Amino acid sequence: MKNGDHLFLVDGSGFIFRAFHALPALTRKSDKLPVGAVSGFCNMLWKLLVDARNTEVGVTPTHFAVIFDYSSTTFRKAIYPEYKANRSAPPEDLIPQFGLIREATRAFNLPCIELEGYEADDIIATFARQAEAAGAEATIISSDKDLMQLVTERVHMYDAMKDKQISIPEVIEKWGVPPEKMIDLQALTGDSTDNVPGIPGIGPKTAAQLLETFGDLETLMERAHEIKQDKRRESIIAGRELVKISKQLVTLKTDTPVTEALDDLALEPQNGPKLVAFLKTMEFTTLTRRVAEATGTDAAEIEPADVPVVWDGARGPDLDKTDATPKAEKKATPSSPAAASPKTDAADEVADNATAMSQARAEFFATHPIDHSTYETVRDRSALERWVAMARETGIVAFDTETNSLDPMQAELAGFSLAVADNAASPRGDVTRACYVPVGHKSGHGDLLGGGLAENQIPVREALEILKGLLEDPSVLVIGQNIKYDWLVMKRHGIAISTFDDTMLMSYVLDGGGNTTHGMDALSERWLGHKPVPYKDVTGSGKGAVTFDLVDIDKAKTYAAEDADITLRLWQVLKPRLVAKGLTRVYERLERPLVDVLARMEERGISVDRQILSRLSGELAQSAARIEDEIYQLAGERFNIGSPKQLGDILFGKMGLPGASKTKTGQWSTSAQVLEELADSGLPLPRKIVDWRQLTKLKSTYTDALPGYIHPETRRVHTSYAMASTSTGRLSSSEPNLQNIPVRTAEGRKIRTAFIAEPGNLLVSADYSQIELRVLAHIAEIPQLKQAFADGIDIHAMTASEMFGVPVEGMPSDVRRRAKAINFGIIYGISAFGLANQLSIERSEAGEYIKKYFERFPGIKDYMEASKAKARENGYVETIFGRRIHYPEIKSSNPSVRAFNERASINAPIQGSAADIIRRAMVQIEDALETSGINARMLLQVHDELIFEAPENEAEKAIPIIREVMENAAMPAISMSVPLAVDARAAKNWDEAH
DNA sequence: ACGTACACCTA
DNA sequence: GTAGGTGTACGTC
Repeated sequence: MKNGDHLFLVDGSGFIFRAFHALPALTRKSDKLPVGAVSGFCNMLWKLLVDARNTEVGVTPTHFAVIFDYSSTTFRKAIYPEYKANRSAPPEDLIPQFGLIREATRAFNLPCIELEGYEADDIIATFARQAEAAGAEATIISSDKDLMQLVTERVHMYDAMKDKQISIPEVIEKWGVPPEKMIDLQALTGDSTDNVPGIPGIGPKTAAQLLETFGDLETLMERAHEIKQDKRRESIIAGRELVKISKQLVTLKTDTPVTEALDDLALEPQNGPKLVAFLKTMEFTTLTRRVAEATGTDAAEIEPADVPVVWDGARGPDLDKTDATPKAEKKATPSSPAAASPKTDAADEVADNATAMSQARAEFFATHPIDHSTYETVRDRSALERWVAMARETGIVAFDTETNSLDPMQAELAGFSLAVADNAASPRGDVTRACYVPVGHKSGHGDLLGGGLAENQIPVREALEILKGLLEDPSVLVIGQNIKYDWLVMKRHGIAISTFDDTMLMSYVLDGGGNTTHGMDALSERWLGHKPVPYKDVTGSGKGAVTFDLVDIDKAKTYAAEDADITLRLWQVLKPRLVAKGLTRVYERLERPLVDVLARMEERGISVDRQILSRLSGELAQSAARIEDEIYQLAGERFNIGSPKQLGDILFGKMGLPGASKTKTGQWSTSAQVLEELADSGLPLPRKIVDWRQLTKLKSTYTDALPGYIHPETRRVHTSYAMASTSTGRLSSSEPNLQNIPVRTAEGRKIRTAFIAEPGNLLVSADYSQIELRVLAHIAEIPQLKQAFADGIDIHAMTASEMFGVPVEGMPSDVRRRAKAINFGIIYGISAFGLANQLSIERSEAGEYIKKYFERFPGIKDYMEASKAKARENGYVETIFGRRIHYPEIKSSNPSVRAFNERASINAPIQGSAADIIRRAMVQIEDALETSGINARMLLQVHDELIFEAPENEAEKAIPIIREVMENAAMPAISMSVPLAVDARAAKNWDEAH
């Protein structure tokens, strides 16, 4: 771009709203799809493209772009959570038009630009300044005063509705200050539509006058005491903090990380047929004719375009779908986490401010503790409607369900609680109000069929209907603590929570690792200094425990409303901290989008064949009984084989076998390793114990326990995934744990044959091959490892060959086995002690191996030292996507504690990066399958493996899609220097699919 | 009834 | 040597 060029920047998002309200409502004839704003938009674009010279702009563009807001979560929201919080939901008729306007932009062959975390205005500011710097001119198609700060000699604005140019004189005329002082003016006046605070009582006139007198905002604030008018002086001095924040909010960023260069915005010739096809689809007859004529297109010959519409009349919109395209991510994601948060002064300032906000709130909460007496029980429709209205005012509501079960797949609703911020009471939003809405409490003295409903509760259907409107509104942010639970419960009650945040996950991202837990009680004590009412005080414990629906409503109110209140307060403290620490991206990319993905997996469950398990259980019982008899024979007495204490006494006390070792509590160790060694020396008894343990383990943990988890209605097994329980970012699975189903032995694998596809379907298993070693090769930059993975060579054989000088061809299996153990050892933060144990060799020999390994692969040693150093310096290490894992004990004076933390800090970036990669895959994969029209459902995750269920004739087609997503899951955030490989198979059961 | 130790299943 | 969860035995309250 050069002198004489002219860039047009259309504020697409601003235009949508303005056109919608200014132009007459218009619907598409064929299906009543509202298209008024789209029509106005198309007409405007066309006019600017072919006829701009005849408007007030007076010049023809050489470059052109349309800019959109990406989503409601921007850095401003992080600085000041109430920013734009009072925006109500977009009108129903406008919603389908958001997507259509983007489609229209593409049909006009114009770049459609958006960037996560930034508003359209920031992107516009960036391009305008770039154009100016290049010696060109820019015209911003908008009349929004927020953009007027950008106006200069070379940057203009244009109000397309009024055909009016806005340059420096127009700004001065309208606002009384030149464009460069618009920021100061807005900081003083605030903006009620965006909820920017400003100073109460100061409007544009006063602000302009003050700025005229003092010159600029900084001087004004310094010399505020000189202001003569008492009230004005006081309010300005009192509002200095808010002015600071306001200024940050209204200052547009001119250095957003846009991925398009100015030259990418050069105007392309119109594609007549493409545009005509779109306009025909919209049924804009006049414009279609005009465009067809101008581009020499025969409109009659053109088929209408296939335009996706997110609209089904009465139902709410799915805004995520319109926006969350892979393309959007590509644009928004820089190539490394370092680039994600460049350490500029501006970024530092944002972080400092966010920290200040978090601290200010924490202090406020410390002096304004939780007050149970303010909580309200909502017992009628109109009261609930009032609460919903209050929630809509700020667009932010904390929500919590109370049920009769910890299992979200079984839970029935007892009630729910809401908490909202009272902005009138405190502009910082930290005065909270909370209520409890009982809907399913029982009276307690019912008949045998269960108590009747307690009195004075809103009928559950009515309450849910009102609640649905709030929770499904995409413009209302629903805050939960472990919201996956509430998401599932509400889903089972017909409500799909739309836009949400989760305080548990925020805490996990901020403080993962260490011995930190992220449950609400712990968070409340940590951040609010408040100990919540213990659950057991409400329901009782032990034998006298009751389910929540039987709790007295008044008691329930205190507990439940407090939960919502705490959740809202936690959010207010934690949200700005995410920004301050630069962890918003981790939270928004790796945590939050996984919530509903996992919830759906849990909801689907997997089919388990009772008969197979029951038959296996019988077989195991018989075999175990036989071995049991033999054991008693050999031992000469009957005893409890399952008691390590009794067993140790028999083996090492009574029989005096050699090789005894002690556990840390001084008991004889009877571990498998000890028994194996005894067996190898020819004794029959230890082997039988090992065999007996294997059989009874399989029986009790799997064949006997699993059927108890089959859901009475779905007839499937629904595990529960914990998102915030591991230090590294892995998931964990419980009730039942489906991440430890046996696979290593033939006996154990039989359990897997009981995990089956529904009739007419297949299970598809897809697992990453050697993902952790690949991640290691990437992170530590080991040339030989990278080469081996690039060439698809057996990685353990390669390692053995390098270390022991044995050719890969015809390598003895034992040599390879040792190399494999070393490779795993490296991932685990190797020690000579551990490797010696694993390989049953001397510690000195293990030490030699390690030394040799480090000589051959010096980068590994460097990586390990760097990891430890980083943990010592920062207190945490990071995955390749920026997830932090904290090691507060890395400097412990206890050498074994220290060594343990060092090994863990070596392992965490490897294990954690692999965990992040599969998380990314899981977030993308459902959309990828749906887009491909394949009906495959993701059921399970086992750390490096995903299991799907698909109709027989679609399973094979699903495999390449799944593989594609998984193998490219690190992209585009990280470009790995090692390829990822995925093995996948379809079969009737999990054993054969794996 | 609850907590801890031990053993053993997974990646 | 890393990261998890569960079942049994056995101690304590």
